Amino acid sequence: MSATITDVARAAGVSPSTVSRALGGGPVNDATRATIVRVAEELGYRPNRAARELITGRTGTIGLLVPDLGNPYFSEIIKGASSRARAGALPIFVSDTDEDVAREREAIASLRATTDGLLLVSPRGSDEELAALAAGGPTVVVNREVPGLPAVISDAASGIAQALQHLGALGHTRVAYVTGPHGSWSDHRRREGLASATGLGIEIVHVPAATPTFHSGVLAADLVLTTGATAVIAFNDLIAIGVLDRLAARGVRVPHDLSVVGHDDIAMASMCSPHLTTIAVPKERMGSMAADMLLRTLDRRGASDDRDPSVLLPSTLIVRDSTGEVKA
Amino acid sequence: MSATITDVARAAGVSPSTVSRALGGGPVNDATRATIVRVAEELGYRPNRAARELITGRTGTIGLLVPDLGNPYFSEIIKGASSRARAGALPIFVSDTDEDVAREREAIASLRATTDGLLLVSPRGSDEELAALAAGGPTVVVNREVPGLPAVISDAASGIAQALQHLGALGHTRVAYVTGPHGSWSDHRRREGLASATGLGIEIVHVPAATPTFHSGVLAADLVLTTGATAVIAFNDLIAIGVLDRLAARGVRVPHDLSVVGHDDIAMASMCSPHLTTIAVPKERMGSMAADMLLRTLDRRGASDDRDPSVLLPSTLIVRDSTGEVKA
DNA sequence: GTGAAAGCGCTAACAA
DNA sequence: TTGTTAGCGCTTTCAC
Repeated sequence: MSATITDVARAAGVSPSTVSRALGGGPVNDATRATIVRVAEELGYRPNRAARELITGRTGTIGLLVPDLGNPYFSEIIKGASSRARAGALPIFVSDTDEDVAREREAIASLRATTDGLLLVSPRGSDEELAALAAGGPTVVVNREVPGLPAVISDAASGIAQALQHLGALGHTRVAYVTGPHGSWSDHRRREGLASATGLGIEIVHVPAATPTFHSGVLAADLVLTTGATAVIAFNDLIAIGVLDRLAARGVRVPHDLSVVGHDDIAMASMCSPHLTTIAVPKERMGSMAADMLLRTLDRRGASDDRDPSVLLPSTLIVRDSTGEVKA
Repeated sequence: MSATITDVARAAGVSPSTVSRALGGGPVNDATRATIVRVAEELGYRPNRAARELITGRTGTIGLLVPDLGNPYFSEIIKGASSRARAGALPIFVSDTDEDVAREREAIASLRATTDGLLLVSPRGSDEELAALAAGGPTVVVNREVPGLPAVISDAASGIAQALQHLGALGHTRVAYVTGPHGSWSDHRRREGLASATGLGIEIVHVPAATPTFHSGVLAADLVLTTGATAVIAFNDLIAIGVLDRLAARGVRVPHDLSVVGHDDIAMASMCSPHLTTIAVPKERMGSMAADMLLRTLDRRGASDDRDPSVLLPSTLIVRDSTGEVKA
């Protein structure tokens, strides 16, 4: 067994409470503190988390829930959140929901028990349900807005507007939008962006995709070809890459015959062929910012109840090789 | 505050210890147990983890350390491990090391404190260092063997042999191997596999890659073209996809002019163009098997000390569109 | 089969 | 500034 606070106290010739104060930054004589710190070091003292948690009621960890750990989009958010959490010396619990609402509920409940606060990425549940689940403790939502909860989102409307302007400048007048999953908050926002970008003389046709995956993109590609659109904007890069794949198989040249725009700028977007023009969102920054908001909430727990406002991060169109001038 | 064991005891008219026994599977009168279970349910009783950990010394969680959360190869291992851990009702802590040895040490130490056992994926440290770190508690290593530790690895030699046979059958006699990072255990194994696959009349030339990434693959592609090889086997799919990208840029047709084989079969391998022939390893199964071994170790903690033997999982060549007959 | 009592390691009043 | 006391919620002897 490793050294306990009592061991340190005995070795330093003081009481356990003095050790606790010395190490915890309480009011202690400087000389005493120096001795205690040294002795603790020598003994290799590590405070027992469980004991501390039992009394303080705080676990000293935060939780992060994403729909799918395998999705590179979420990986980057995770990286951002982890590095921020690490900076705050808080271990972070990462879990995924398999894109499933029931698992989401379950995972939130389980994470609550082991953490002081939660980062919820792209949650699937309804606003009401989430509000209820969030009541269990400090919560920050990423990639979605839920009334009453602090959130970090990207500026979908601006990203979409940039893409449409880009396509407009290239002469496109009929653009297909391959949608996200039914009920997706992000998809809703992007549709709004599409609808509000008028005055460019671009007509939008919608093509459904059931899941935000490569396979849905493959499926969608054939549908897109029936619409007469000369360009496609996909809900995300994975779908766009699926579209690319199917187009290549059918002999449709990109961008010569059809332009393709993705969304998110995952790493794969610059590895596929042709390299994908896409609306980049600052994924890592979203993660770190969300973690930051959560940590700040925890710090002032109970102090003031001024909520963090939601944060809107900019989207940027990255032009690569999958978009080009419309051909006669 | 949620209900405590004392609340349940009072409500059920028994002592706390009886509640503890009833819920923990101890010897209790059936009727008593039934009442207690019902009351606990009604009160929404959730045992306090910290209190339990304080007395039992077990955290009820396991840890998983990977080099890079953003690497899809590791994502799948994580998925396998998580689902196994979930089945055992153990939360799992996932963390990454940024491919950095110092961070690895640090992360292991930090995870040790909060978990009952660790899953180490592709650790970078030396055998001695790992053995020392592993001494801190139950440990299972994935993707590498460390003397004295249970491990889960894939059958590199067999995978390489299959690839070489495949290429041989297509008429290739000079094959370039794009290596993994210096000091990588997996890379070492694959080189051994390459060296031992004699009798096929295939000559191997080595082309170095500093990191297992797309960019290293791009870099390596030009080198490969100087070797006179008609086929490439890459350390992993990411490198192979980098090679593909650079070859396309240089107008080298795959597989017409050059065949390319990857390793791992990450999702991206069937999304790139052309679809990548690759040596598939059962990533998810490796993760779940490793978690399984760890959980079993925890269960019999102290009981018998018969160690789990290491497990070797099969590799399988998946032939797609990036390999073809050698052209005159 | 059940209860009483002790204590895991720590922190937080409260005294001194 | 420091020590004493009490107790967080639970499991686990040890009696009964």
